[in-house]
Amino acid sequence: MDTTSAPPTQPTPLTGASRAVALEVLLRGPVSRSEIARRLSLSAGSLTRLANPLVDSGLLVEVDAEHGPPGQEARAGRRTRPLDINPTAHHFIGAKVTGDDVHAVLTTLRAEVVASVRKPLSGRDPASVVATVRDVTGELTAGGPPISRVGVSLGGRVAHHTTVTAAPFLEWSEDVPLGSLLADALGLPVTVDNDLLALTRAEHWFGTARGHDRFAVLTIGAGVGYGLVMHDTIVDTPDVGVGLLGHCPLDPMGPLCPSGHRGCATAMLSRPSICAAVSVGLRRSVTYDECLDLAASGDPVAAPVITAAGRALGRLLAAVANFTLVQKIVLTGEGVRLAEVARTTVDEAVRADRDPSTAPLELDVQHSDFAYWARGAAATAIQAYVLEEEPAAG
Amino acid sequence: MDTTSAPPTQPTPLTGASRAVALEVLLRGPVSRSEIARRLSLSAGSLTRLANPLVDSGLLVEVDAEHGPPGQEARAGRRTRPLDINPTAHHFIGAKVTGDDVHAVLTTLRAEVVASVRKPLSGRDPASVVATVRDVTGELTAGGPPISRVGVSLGGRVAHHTTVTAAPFLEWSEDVPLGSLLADALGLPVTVDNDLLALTRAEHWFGTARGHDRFAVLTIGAGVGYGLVMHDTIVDTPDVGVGLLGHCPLDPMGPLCPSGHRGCATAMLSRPSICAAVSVGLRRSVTYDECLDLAASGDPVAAPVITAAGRALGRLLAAVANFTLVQKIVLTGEGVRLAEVARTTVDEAVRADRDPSTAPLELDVQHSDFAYWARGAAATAIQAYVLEEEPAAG
DNA sequence: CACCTAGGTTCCATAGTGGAAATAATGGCG
DNA sequence: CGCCATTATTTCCACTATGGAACCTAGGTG
Repeated sequence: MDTTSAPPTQPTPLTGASRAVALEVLLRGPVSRSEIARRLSLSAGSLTRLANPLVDSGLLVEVDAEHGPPGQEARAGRRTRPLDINPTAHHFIGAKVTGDDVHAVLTTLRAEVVASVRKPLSGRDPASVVATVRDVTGELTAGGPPISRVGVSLGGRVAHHTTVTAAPFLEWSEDVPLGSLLADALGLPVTVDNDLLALTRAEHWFGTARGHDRFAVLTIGAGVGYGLVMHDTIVDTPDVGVGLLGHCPLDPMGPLCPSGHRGCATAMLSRPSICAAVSVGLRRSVTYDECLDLAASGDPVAAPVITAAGRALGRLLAAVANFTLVQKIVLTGEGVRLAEVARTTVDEAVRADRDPSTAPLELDVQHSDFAYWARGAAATAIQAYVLEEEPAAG
Repeated sequence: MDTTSAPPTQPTPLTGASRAVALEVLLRGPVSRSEIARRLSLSAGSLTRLANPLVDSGLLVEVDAEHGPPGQEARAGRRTRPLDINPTAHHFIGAKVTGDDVHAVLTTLRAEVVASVRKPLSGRDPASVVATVRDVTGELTAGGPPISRVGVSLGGRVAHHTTVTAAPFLEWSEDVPLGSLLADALGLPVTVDNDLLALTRAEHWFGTARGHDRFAVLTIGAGVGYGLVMHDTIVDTPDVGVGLLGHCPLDPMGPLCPSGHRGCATAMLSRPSICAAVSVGLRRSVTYDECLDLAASGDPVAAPVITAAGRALGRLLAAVANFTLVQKIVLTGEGVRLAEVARTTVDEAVRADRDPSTAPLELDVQHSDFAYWARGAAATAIQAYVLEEEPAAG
C-alpha cells in the first residue's frame, strides 16, 4: 500500500511480533522496553531487535521517564527510557451517521480529536449518506495529513464491518454494502460498525477503560445502549445493537414504555420517558435538562420521577455487574446527567442489589457529545488498521 | 491401548507448539492433521513434525474417519486420518467437598468417570478434610494407573487454586492453604477450585458446551449458582462463588427469601423455597420431587408455585442471555427437574424477555449427581495439568 | 488405467528467538 | 571521588521451529 507523498508509514510492514510491540505501546501508554519484554514474554534481546526499527520509522518515540508509578522513586540501576506511540504517525477519520446528519472527526493514532465537522444528510438513502460522508471527509482531510483509514458508525446492525443489515434510523429495508460503497467513493479503506460497539472500542483502547480487560458500557439517551468487553475482547454478536437491555424490567410500579413493558429500562431511563413523566405531572411540556433541574431543586413532580429513575439505573448497573462479573462500568450518553443529579440514589440502589462481600463497582460517568460518538467510529478504524491482516507479502 | 505398566507419559515434555496441538485435539475431538494446521495457522509440514511425536508417545492416536461432518461424503482426494486423544494416557482424581462428605471420582484425560467413591467427613476442620480426601484418593488409586493431578472443589472462595479464603459450609473462619496441605498429604500435585467454576470448566472442555466459546452455566438446587465462559476463557474473579445471582429480583409478587428479598432467584427457584411454598399451601411437609409430581398432575397448590418458578427461571435465563450475550446456557443442579416439568412456561418466559429479533437461546438441561460435581473438580485438575507452565527445563 | 484431488511427509534454507556477554546509566558507600 | 551493585539496553551468536517446495499416499473418476 503506497501512500502517495511523504510516507510516515513504516517501510517495514510490521511483522507479527513487532506489531505486538507497537500494540503494547499503543495500549499501555509509555512503557519501557524491559516492561514490554516482560508483558510479551520476549527476551530483552528480541525486544531491542523489534522495537528499535519502530522508533527509527517514527511510529514509536522515546519519552522522558515520567517518574513512573509512584512509590518506587529511589531505586538503583539505570533509569528506564519509556517508549510511547507517536500519535501523529497516522491519522484517521471517524464519522457517526444519525438519521439527520453526519458528525465526523479527524483523529490521531491515539484517537485524539484534531478537527471536527458536521453536515446534514441530504437524504436517508445510501447514496446520500455516501455523498455526505465523502463531503465531510473531504473537508477534514483538505491540506492535512494523509488518512490511514476511515471509520463509520451508525445505530443498527453491521455484518463483517462492511454491510449494514439493519438501520432503523435510516429506514433502510435491505442490506447495504456501505463499506465498499464508501471505500470506492473515498479511495480509502473504510470500516463500518455499530455505534455502540464503536463507542465501546474507543473506551477500551483510549478511554477511561484503557487497561481494563473487562468492563461494560451503558448509554442512556433516546434509548438504553449496552456494550461489553470481556478478557480484553469486545463481545460482538449479531444480537449486539438491538437494544437487548432496553426492556429489562427494573421497577414493577414504573410507567409503561411504548412497547407496553412496565418499568423497563426504556420506560424508566430514556430521555423521552422522563420528559413525558414529568410533563404529564406538571401539565406542561418540559425538556430533559429542565426535569433534572427541577428535581435538583426539589420539585414535587420531578423529584420522585428522577429518584425512581436513579433507583432503576442503580438496579440496572448492579444487574450488569452481577451477570457479567465486571467491576467497572462506563456510563455515558446524552442522558447521563441523570446519574449526576441522582448519584446518591444510584449508588444506594447499586449497593442494595449487590452482595455486600463483592468488590465495589467502579462507575465512570462520561459526558458525551457528537464528537465523542464520532471518535468511537475513529477508534474502530484505528483498531481495524492496527489489527488488520498483514498484506499478503508482496 | 494397554496402559497398566508401561509409562504413558511422553518422554518429550511438550513444547509450546506441540502442547497447542495436543490441546486442539483434546478440545475439538477427533481432528485431521490438516484441520489442526488450519486452526493453529501452521503449515502442513510443521504439523507433521509436531503431531507425530505425540502419536508415538501414545498421547494421541489415529482413529478411523468417522464419516466426518455429514453433507460432504463423496469428495475427491485422500481421506483424512483424524487424530484423537488417548484418554487413558493420563488419569485424574476429582473430589467435591461438601459440608458432610467427600465425593470423588477417578477420570481419564477426557474426564470420563472410571470409578467413583464417597466418604463422610469425620469433621469439618481442615485436618479432617485433608484426611478424608487422602482416604478417598487412596481407594481410587489402589492398584490403578498413576494419577497426574488431583482436583478438589468446594463451595466458597479459593485464591490461586490453592488457598480457601471462604468456605461457609465448612465453617472455616480463616484462610486455609488446602492445596499445599493436600499436596503434602497425597504426594501429588493438587488444584483447588470453587465448585461452580469447576463445573463450568468441565462443561466447557468436556460437556455439552464443548466447542462453544461463550456460554453460561446456571445451577438450581439449595441455592442458585452461576458460571460464565466468554471468548473461550472462564470468568474468574474473587466475586465468583458468592452467589451473585441468588438475590436477583424475578417476581415482584413472589415470596420472601431468608434475607428478605421478595421474589428473588433464591425465593423462587431454590428447592427449599419451593418445598416451603407448597408445604404451606398443603398444610403438610412435601419433598421437592413431590412438589414437581403434584404440579405435573395439576394439583391446585403445587401447580401455580411451579408455574411461577418456571416463569422466574425463564426470566432469569433471558436476563443472563441479554446481559452476557451468550447464546447457550447449561442448566443443571439438583433442582433441575423444575425446568423439565415447567419447560413450556420457561420457554415462554424466555421469549417474553428476549427481543424477538435475537437468535434463539439454546438451553441445555443437564442432570446432575454427586459424581457430576466431582467430575468438575477433575476437569479443573485436567486443565491445570494441560495448561501448566512447562517445567523449568531440566 | 491414466488422471485428478486432497491429505500427509520429507527436507532444507532461513527468520526469529533466547541467552551470554558487553555496554550504559544510575545510586550508594567508603 | 572512585568503586561497586543494580538495572536497562544493546550486540552478537548458536540454535531451532517454521514455511514452502517437492514428493508420496490414497482414494475417487472417466
